[in-house]
Amino acid sequence: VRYRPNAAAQALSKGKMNAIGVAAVLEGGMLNHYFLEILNGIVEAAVRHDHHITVFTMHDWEKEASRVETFCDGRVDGLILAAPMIAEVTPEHFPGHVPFVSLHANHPLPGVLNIQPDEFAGSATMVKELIRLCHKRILYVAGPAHMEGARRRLEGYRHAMSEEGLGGEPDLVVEGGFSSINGKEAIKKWLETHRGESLPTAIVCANDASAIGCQEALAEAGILVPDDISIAGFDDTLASRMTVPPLSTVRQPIAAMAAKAVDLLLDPAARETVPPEGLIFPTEILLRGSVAKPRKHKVVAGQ
Amino acid sequence: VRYRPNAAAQALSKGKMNAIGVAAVLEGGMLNHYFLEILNGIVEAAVRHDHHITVFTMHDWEKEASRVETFCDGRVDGLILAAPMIAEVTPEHFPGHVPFVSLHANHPLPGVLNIQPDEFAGSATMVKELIRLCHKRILYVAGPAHMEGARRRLEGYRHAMSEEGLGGEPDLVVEGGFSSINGKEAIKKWLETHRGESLPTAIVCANDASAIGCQEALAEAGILVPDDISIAGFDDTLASRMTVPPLSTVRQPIAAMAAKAVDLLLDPAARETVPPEGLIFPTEILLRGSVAKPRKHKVVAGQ
DNA sequence: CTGAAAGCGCTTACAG
DNA sequence: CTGAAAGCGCTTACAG
Repeated sequence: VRYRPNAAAQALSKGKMNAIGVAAVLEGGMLNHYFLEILNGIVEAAVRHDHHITVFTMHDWEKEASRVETFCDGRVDGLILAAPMIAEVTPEHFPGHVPFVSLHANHPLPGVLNIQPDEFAGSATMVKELIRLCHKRILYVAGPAHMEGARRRLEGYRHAMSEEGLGGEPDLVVEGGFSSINGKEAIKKWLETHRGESLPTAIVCANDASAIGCQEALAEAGILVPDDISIAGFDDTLASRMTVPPLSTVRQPIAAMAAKAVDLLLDPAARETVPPEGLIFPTEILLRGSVAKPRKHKVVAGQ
Repeated sequence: VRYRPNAAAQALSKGKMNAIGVAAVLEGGMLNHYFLEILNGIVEAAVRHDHHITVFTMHDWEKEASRVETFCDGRVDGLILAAPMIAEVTPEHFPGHVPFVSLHANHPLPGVLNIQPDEFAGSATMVKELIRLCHKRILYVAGPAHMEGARRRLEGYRHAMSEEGLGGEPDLVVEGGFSSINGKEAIKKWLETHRGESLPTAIVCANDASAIGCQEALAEAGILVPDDISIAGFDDTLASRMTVPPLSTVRQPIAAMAAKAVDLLLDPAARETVPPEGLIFPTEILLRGSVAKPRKHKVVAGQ
């Protein structure tokens, strides 16, 4: 039988575990696709640094923030927070002896480096692309109002519209959410309250899941994508490539962001060179089958 | 500053880490949805046992099987293998000092307890449901021939068909694969080689991704689901609920399977009571919008 | 260059 | 019942 060095003993002796932790909040008790892609990127980067990954999950950030401290009991050399962090966090939750990096934090955390995509620009650019294709009436299905990221996406839409002189029209921004149910309900409600009026030529949603829900609602109402209406999401999740037609969306460079998070975590010197407000990564517009030039004016069917 | 017990020291002293490992092979370099759901189930169960989860990934089972040994260096108290295990594995890769459980292994591993869904029965039951709805000509798009699971699904179809006296007809089983491209190509090819002949009334695919590819090919050919043809997948991935119409599929009790894997890993006594061939969990048929009674006979369009 | 010793931070069996 | 010691399995600084 071969000799097999014991990891716990090595860790104790060397003072490092060669492992990094990833803490996520489960929304609705489930890990989501966005987290899956982040995890994938982190794992890839960690393997390059010869580090293992330990996954910590929380159900409710407000109630369990104190658990973060227990993750820092020496079993990881650093922690990536891949959680929206809806609640404000007090620094006491973050022990000083472990490096932290947050990925796409909702609120910037005191003393924690944050990495996020440029949601404002991504959203604004998508809207401008649609306008370039001659869309003028563009409905926006917003995300959860209490989330910073959703707010930035909405602001991107508003900015692009008003810059092109298309703002103004009421009822062109509706409340939605980040789930497909939210998107579906939002569209069904809009269609009900706007019977006999003309349909917008495009819909932009705060994320892919919401856009997929919209597509469902449109399909049920007999409205064809992209013939009657164009639709776009945000995130480029795997699901966006699996709808028919495939969903146009805004891609975040998740692998690059995750790799950077790992690099910063493992190299204290690199952390010094990052501005305190964190790193913002550019996004990329992906136009797919769900977007076309507006073809015909369509009126919302009556009862 | 508070006292914070060091996990490495505790582990060294007590001889256990309070952590379990999950090893997965990345297909195409990416964690997939199926793995996400498994991971989610494992995390839930592990939290109940107050254990953490460490994720190990491999790109190629054949080349990296030896790495399994390095996962067993004392950093985990047990290892769940969530990998298809395409290659035959020799027992030397599995150190005796760490408990193993495999989830849905392609080949049973010597001395490793395996947990899997009843793919044969799931597939057979779905086919019988279609037959009950008066479908008689049911096309089967098979998965990768070298995978045990795909073979069992195909056998389930064959068994159900022949039991209902519907076997016989040639060209009703086509080669496919587990990706949406595979499904799409399979259908396009079938349609091309069967011009002018009558369309089957239903298609059963080896998994959801393949079925989604089929739906795309059908949509491009102007064949309506479920009006012209019904279609069913297998796995109940998130994507299956996001197609239009939503895909009928066979659900595996992934959370229950993952929980059982964790329980067995952590309780040696429980392991003794399991038969050496492992545990087989029942599946559930989900009939959604993609399946209907056959309505009209449709002929494959010519050139 | 080699080998014995100290120390990492805990837990637990043992002596007082 | 309390407190000092041994031991978990490594690494590394130090003595020979």
